[in-house]
Amino acid sequence: MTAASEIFLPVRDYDLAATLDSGQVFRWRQVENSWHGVVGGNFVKLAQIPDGIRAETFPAVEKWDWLREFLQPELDFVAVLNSFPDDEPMRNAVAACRGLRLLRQEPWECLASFICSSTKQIVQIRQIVEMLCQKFGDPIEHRGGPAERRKQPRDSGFLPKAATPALFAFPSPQKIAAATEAELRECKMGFRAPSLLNAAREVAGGCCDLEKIRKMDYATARAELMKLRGVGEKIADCVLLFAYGFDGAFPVDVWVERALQNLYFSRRRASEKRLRKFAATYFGPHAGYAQQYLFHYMRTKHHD
DNA sequence: AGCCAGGCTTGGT
DNA sequence: ACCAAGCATGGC
Repeated sequence: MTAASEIFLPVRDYDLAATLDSGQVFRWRQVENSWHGVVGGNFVKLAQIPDGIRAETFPAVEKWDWLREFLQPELDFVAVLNSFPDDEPMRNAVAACRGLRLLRQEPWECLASFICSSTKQIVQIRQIVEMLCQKFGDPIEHRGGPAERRKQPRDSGFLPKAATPALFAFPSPQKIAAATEAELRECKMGFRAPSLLNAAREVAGGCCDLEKIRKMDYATARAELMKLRGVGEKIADCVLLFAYGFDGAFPVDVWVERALQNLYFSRRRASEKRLRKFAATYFGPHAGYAQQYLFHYMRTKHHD
């Protein structure tokens, strides 16, 4: 039962590194030529190979539907690219990183992570989420041996970072609901702690049904998520896009706002409201995908 | 409407 | 080395 299992997913135009490091997910780490992470309670290693992705799990699994759901390799990616507006900024953004994809995450992990994300930079979100998993997550069987819970959330300096892959599942709503605000604050999430605690209680108690949201239309689903403390328009849109696959969701953070301002309204300053209205119609049915390209382009290549 | 909420990173000295 | 400013979102 402790052996590994392996699968090859044939897919083109899939840049694993860009995708796993683009601020959608916060637990993936690059180890040499592969990426280590946890999906659906499974420890998994992913590697980019010429015509696809190679995946390994420890211990072995028999079914891979959970991984296909997460990676979405069967998406008609070219159709998505073709749906983008044919203008210079979009062409540049796509050329800068063709193969950047949207993942399909588990709703609770995505919601909880993005509640912790407000006014944080990606490095800090990673730290918070990792501490949360170490403190509250169930250990994941890993290379045949049981995981050991480290005493300190931060690296002590003894263990080289490369030797400490993700060993804990993302904690369930029930587990977080049973925590105290003070315990959550130990994960350095500051004022987001009461919001996370509230969300965990709403979900664990059934008042917020994350599965029901799948069947709602975009506007209803968005309003439902925004009932939660600490979830405004931006975080709701992130969850709708990254966990539920609402491709029309277009999260506007300061990076995207700057991208829209600089790339599409460079001649005169546009109000935030005007930028949102523009974005809501201009980018088409896969606006969320377009947003991810603009976001990545602004953060990596485009400087002025 | 404008300020506040942590903590880490960046920039200036 | 130090301290200030910046980051970036939602609630009141």
